[in-house]
Amino acid sequence: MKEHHCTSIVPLFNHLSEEEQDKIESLVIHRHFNKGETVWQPGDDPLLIIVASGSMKVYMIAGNGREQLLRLLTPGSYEGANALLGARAQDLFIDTLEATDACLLRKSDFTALLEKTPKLALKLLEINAQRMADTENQTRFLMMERVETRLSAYLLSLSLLSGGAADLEIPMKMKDLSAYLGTTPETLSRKLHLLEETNLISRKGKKSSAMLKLDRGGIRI
Amino acid sequence: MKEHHCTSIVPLFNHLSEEEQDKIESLVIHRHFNKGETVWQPGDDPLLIIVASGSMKVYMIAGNGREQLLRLLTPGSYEGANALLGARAQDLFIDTLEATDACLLRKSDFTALLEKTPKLALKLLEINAQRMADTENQTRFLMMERVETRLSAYLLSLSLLSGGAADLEIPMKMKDLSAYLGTTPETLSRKLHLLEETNLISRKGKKSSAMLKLDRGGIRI
DNA sequence: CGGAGGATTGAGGGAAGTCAATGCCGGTGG
DNA sequence: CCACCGGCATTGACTTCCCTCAATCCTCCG
Repeated sequence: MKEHHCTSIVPLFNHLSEEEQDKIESLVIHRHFNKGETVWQPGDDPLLIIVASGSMKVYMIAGNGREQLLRLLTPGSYEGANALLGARAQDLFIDTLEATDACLLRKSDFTALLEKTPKLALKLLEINAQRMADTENQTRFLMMERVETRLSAYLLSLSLLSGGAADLEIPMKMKDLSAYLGTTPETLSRKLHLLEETNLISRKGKKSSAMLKLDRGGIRI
Repeated sequence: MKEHHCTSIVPLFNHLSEEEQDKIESLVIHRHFNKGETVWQPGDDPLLIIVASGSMKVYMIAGNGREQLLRLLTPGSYEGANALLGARAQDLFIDTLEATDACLLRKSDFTALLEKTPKLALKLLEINAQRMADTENQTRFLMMERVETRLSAYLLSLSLLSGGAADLEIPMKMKDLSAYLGTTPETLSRKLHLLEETNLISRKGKKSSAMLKLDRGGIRI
């Protein structure tokens, strides 16, 4: 079995010296998760979770039972630093979306690391600052705009992430996308249909995660 | 003129030694703002803004022109750390709500401080983690629940902040509260009226910031 | 081939936003 | 000191978006 080395792929760690990385690697617990497993839920011990391969979704559950998808974790991203730093419980759930390898770091090990490695604290601050800004933008966005606008912006950002490609594949199920956009599968379906009718996109109706194409040079929001 | 000493009232700094605090104090720019002034807006230089007395509102402006109030800054809270740490622009605006004294810290001074004071980085991480968790909770809340629920929860949290008091005063104009709750003044007005009709609250129709009372042992959400 | 979960489509209703008019308070200037 | 003005709050009527419920279709997989 090929060992995955989390430290080298995580922006949080990969700027450290090889020696330091080795030390972290020795503290880390490697685990494999199957598709659809719950990696973390409220009540579990605080844990730094680093995705080595595969993907996870981080979501909350609201009073009415609907889930709000907060973000996807792809290889190199992590979750749980906040809880490790003493933030109040957040009622977060983390599930895998596919077979996933992850590295886990215990709270005690993590805090010890932080105290011994000032560089790490600075890096973490930097990453957190960006994440904070993104979250705030997401908040504004979800709050203020209509579903259609949110969807368009999402597609556009997806396209930008892949270097402005016109063809793109939605990296999750429609059900999850609707949760991410703060709406329902039904509404999402309708809105996609609408964008299609307006010739703004065309869909290669594939399996679950649809392949689609931004027509006419993309989407205006 | 009485000098305000920001460092001693800010959780971010007040755990440091007196010597360290004095040093920070020497770097800080003290400024007074009048009511309704804009303290910071997109395009301005990154700045750490610490509120010594008075209050400010931090908000964003959405595509449709409506503003989303993100949080209020009261004495001891600060804003701008993210931008100082290199986070992408956020299109934040910061206005004073009343006459306000603030301490400003330049980006260069701030980063120098951070590098020289590891304790500070850790503290900042801790505070940021909590703030991050709060923001995430706010996201979920704004997204998922109805205006009436958001309002009730807000009133309840306000009451809890003042030690469970039944009488409370809303610390901002209705217009701002509606932006904070992600709705419009009209809807807010209607919802307050509704809570009143149900005998859940009673209002001492004061001036702008209303005084109100939670009846029947409070609000159920 | 059949089942299950996801996606789609349709019908209907409800929550909240918009537009517009009026009322209220507080501040300003004569 | 009082009258006027301006911003904010309130109320009403209407509209719109999107959620809910329910049925059907599709796709993947055993």
